[in-house]
Amino acid sequence: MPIPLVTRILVADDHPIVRSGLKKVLDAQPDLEVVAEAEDGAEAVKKAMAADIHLAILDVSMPKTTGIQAAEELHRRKPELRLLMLSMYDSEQFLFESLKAGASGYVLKSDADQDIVEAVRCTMRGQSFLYPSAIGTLVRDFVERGRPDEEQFDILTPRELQVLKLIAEAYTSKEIAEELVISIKTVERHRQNILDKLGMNDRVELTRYAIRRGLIQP
Amino acid sequence: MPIPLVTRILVADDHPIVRSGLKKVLDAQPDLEVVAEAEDGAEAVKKAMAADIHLAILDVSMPKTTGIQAAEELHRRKPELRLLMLSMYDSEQFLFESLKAGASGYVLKSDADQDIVEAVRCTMRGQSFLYPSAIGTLVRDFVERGRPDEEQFDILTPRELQVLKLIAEAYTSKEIAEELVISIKTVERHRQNILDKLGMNDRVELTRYAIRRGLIQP
DNA sequence: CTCGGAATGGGGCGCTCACCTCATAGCCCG
DNA sequence: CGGGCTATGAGGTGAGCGCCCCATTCCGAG
Repeated sequence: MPIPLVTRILVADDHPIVRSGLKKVLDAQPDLEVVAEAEDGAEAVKKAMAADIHLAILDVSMPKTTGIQAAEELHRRKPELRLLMLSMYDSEQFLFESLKAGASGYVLKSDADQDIVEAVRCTMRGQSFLYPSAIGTLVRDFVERGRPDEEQFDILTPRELQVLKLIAEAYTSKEIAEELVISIKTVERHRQNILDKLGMNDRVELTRYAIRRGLIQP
Repeated sequence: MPIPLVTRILVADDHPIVRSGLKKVLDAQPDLEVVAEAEDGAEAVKKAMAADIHLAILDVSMPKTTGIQAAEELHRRKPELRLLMLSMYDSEQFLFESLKAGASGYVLKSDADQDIVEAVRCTMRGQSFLYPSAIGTLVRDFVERGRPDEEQFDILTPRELQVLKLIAEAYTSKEIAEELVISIKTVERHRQNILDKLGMNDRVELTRYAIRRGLIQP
């Protein structure tokens, strides 16, 4: 597939001011044009399917449908569409989930405007673009525990996500049990499984993870 | 003080793309001009003192020095400077801390671009501008517990902030005691005081608060 | 100079959390 | 049809957490 003369782009972010920033920076380039905007994952999928675009820039953490979920669905339904993930967080977990969901690139909001432009061009050339510290994360990973196999980045089950969300909203195990109409012991079982899968130790770490994932707002 | 023909503005946010967005939206107005940018609170104070500006737009949650701290310092050292706070979070706590720090307005990143422009103009006219749902928060507050007196929005002491930061980074009381070289009992005493002051119940809520305040990254 | 806040620390109490083991029922996949 | 995964739930244990009580020291504001 040849690179189009002008790359048509959709930007999805829940903050209008961020969309304006992306639009300004990208439209200033002669070879890039923002032709659609979305403020959550579901809208991003809808507009990306309807519009004639080459690339979607998706914020990882969005209300309702997250950017990761949107990426998975778009990758499945429109495989030729390039996906570039945008995130506030320098998170290993997000990085791998994004790449697994079919994204070609991952940049941070704390990156310079020019880096984002560069990431878009790289992505369109069929290359991957990761922000510089992500490379460091990958290297550290190789050193610490060998080749990162997929198992280590296993995703949580729907039920576990449900429990995680409530934990991060400061529900106690008893309250979660009442909410989900199961026994306390089962809630604790789920919590333990989540902690094991993510390699974490307590509810504070789970809370931060849930916020990074966009499951809840801080 | 008359309103200047062209309002000279500093924008402070840790994300370049947000600064670009603000610059685009504000520069598009004939009466507004962004003349300085900063990426954390300390830099904002430095540039705001040095530059000839009428208004500073400060992100509430920034690394190192937060927007609230920067607002306090600027309000003290340059009282004629107008301050407009920008935040991701519809947080009552932040709203009041911002107003106490001397800010004239408070808008959300999820507000439309035009609302932010309107907030800047309101602020320069000497009026206050709060985003719509903040009004709701204020009204609900009056109904629920009468006039909100200052006590309820008391700020934490430096030591308490230090302890809060470590709690939100998933340190146990024992680890915090070792880190700060004090006894576990004192750490727990501080924790309890923080919980009381903020009206919260556990470390999960403290973690979310610390993230909203920008004390730590998720 | 007294009063209050900040910071320090002690004792105790009850509950939750974090970490184990084990078991069962339902499911899909090869 | 057996083997894995998910969801369910029981039992126990020790440590940390959340919430009371109390006291002392220091410092600044009134």
